[in-house]
Amino acid sequence: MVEARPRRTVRGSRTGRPVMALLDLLGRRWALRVIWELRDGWLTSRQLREACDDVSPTVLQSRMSELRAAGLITLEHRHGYALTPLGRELLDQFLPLNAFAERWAAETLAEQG
Amino acid sequence: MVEARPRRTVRGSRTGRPVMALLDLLGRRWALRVIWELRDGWLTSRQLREACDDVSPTVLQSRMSELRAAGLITLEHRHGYALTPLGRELLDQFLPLNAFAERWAAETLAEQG
DNA sequence: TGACTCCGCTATTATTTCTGTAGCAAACAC
DNA sequence: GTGTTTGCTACAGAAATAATAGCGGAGTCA
Repeated sequence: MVEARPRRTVRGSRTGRPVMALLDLLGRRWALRVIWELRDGWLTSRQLREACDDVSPTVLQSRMSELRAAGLITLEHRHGYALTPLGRELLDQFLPLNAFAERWAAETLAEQG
Repeated sequence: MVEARPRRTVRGSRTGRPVMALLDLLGRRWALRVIWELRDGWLTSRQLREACDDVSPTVLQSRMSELRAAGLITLEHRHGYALTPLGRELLDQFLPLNAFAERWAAETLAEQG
């Protein structure tokens, strides 16, 4: 597994600039979705798995490990997974994405049927 | 190749809700990065390839086809690729990500060495 | 105690995606 | 013509993901 940590050479960036490392981390399968699904609070690993359309536990565990190492997600006994304050800040930047997606859907379907 | 279009069952979403389709589309390798690299204007396919750390042309072409089908990116003869107005709106939501990435880098490195 | 349930997580194999390299046909310049 | 750049493709190997089954640990309750 490749960890994405800033200021190092990471997958997807020769420079290791923070934003490149972040784009790489968030560009892995289910990463954005996992953060999205944690928007309302704690979820156990199995609840999270179900929320993500029964994603394979292999990939889910990989993503959770990476996102935890990146300090965006936390895991607590008897509670499950949740966003850290930093992860919450990241999600807050993505929340308007929902409204955008609705407009995107309308325009795309209008043009392409 | 799987197209990501809203209100259909797409890869990564059984419901086909627009935001899920969008998260799936943006969660594919190099998708976020490509949009990011087009922030300053037109780039030819080879300039774009170079900007993305010499990404394999196979994947790049896949992403460009998908993003064009999604109406986020356009291709014009003798100019190359650029964001559509809709794609520009999407990027504008991601631009603050740069500042966030810098803080993320600082905090992550401070905690984990 | 022992059976039960749910937790986070792992093993294994098959499939899909991505990488890396080379090269194509078309359009333009000289 | 020769040369260059364009978007794009073929191919084989490497890596990531999917799908299914199941593990040990911790809690609950009889």
